[in-house]
Amino acid sequence: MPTVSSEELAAAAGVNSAKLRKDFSYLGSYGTRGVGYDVEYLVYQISRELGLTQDWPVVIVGIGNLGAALANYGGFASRGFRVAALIDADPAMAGKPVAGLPVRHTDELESIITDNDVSIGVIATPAGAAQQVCDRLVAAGVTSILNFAPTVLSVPEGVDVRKVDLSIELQILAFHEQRKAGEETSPAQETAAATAPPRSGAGVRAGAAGGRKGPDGDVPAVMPA
Amino acid sequence: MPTVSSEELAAAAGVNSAKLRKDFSYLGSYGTRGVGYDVEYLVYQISRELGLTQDWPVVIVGIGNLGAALANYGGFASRGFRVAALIDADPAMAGKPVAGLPVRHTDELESIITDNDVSIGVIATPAGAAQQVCDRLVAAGVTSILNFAPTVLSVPEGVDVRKVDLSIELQILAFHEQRKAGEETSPAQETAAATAPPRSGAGVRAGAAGGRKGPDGDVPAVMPA
DNA sequence: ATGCCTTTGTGAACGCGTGCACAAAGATGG
DNA sequence: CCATCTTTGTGCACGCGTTCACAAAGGCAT
Repeated sequence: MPTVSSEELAAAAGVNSAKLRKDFSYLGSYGTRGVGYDVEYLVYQISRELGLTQDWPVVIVGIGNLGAALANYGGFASRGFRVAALIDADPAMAGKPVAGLPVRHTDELESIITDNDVSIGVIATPAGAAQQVCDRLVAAGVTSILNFAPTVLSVPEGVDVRKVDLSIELQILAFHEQRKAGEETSPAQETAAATAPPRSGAGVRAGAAGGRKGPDGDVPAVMPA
Repeated sequence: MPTVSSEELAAAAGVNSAKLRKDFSYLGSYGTRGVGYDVEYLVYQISRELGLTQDWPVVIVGIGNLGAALANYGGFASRGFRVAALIDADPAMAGKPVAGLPVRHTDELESIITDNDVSIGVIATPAGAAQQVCDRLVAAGVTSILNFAPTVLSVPEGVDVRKVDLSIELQILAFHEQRKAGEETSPAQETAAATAPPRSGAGVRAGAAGGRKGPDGDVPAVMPA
């Protein structure tokens, strides 16, 4: 029986072995003292807990470059996701095959959701269309949304939204890059005063940031991780 | 002079106002007691600290659906990023315009990096090509990499890598979705035993997970946020 | 069967980040 | 010029998650 110790796993993942064991114990997965964890059993338990053993039908709305990229992405199937339908508002796209699936028109959105019992939707539309698409998805019964459009979506209680902002990742890299570059010179503070604008003038609109539910734990309020 | 109080900002962002003030104080941004923060000055200070005031040339390697989507993404320019070049290994792509830029062949990678003083690279290639592209980018002087390919890249000390795995986001949604569904029924534990495989059989290879530098703070070792 | 060795599971301590609460500071009005 | 009011900046305490450290447990050799 192939096994792994928490120590091996911890080293491979770069985390503390005690934390790993404690996490596993929360999952109810039991290892064998003096031996470790049965690999196959462990994989199964984690997969099940994460929902990987279930089949999750998803729809992708907005079949531009990004939508097509997502439709072609191979990683979904292996993680238990099945692309139930591709939906686009452009009538010219309708019927056109993308990644082996015919693109369906937005008119069919509601029936597609209902017929396939879809609870997860992916929004890859332009920013302007995102909220409207979101509302329709939710109304049709979708309770989890992955949003690639650069907008904050407001959703009713009980619906989960995760926003993927491709430029935020780049910003975080640029932030660290700047740090690297700044280390051998002055502590940034100095150069600031030199180029800072006078503290006056017409401003940016403050406040008014859509109905988010609360802190999402990904990005601290001000500083990137 | 338009101003905002920490209280307003905190309410809009859904965070605690004290935390916000403390964060600002770390940045050295000074507000005015009894008034608040000068909006324009604050925006400028945060932008500067985050590196938004600098011009960051980036290259995108791998111009498939995803690469094209990134090239067309409008959010980059406004955050201080400039797409210096699009690079693809397919000779048939060379010269073809994508998002207004001619695609360059991989042969030119090194000279492009050097000539444009690029320090940030985006990898949108298939998994198989990613590590090789990564090595070439690093050798040419790139010190920050945004990786969309489903592989763990190993890089030398001093190079930052951020991995964007599109299916992980979906997995997190599915995880919460499962929780929602499971609440009104049994506590998962029960159903497990019924369908669990016997604790034996040929296993999955353990250990061996490339040279990551350390915990990255994004996703806990076991449980999604 | 007994003792030793390995690794788990977890109680307890430590450290860090968050939030509270308040003094200091500045604006504003009389 | 003084009193009052608002809002910042921050010391302090609380709580949570991580890590340490060790007893319990199981395997394995003799």
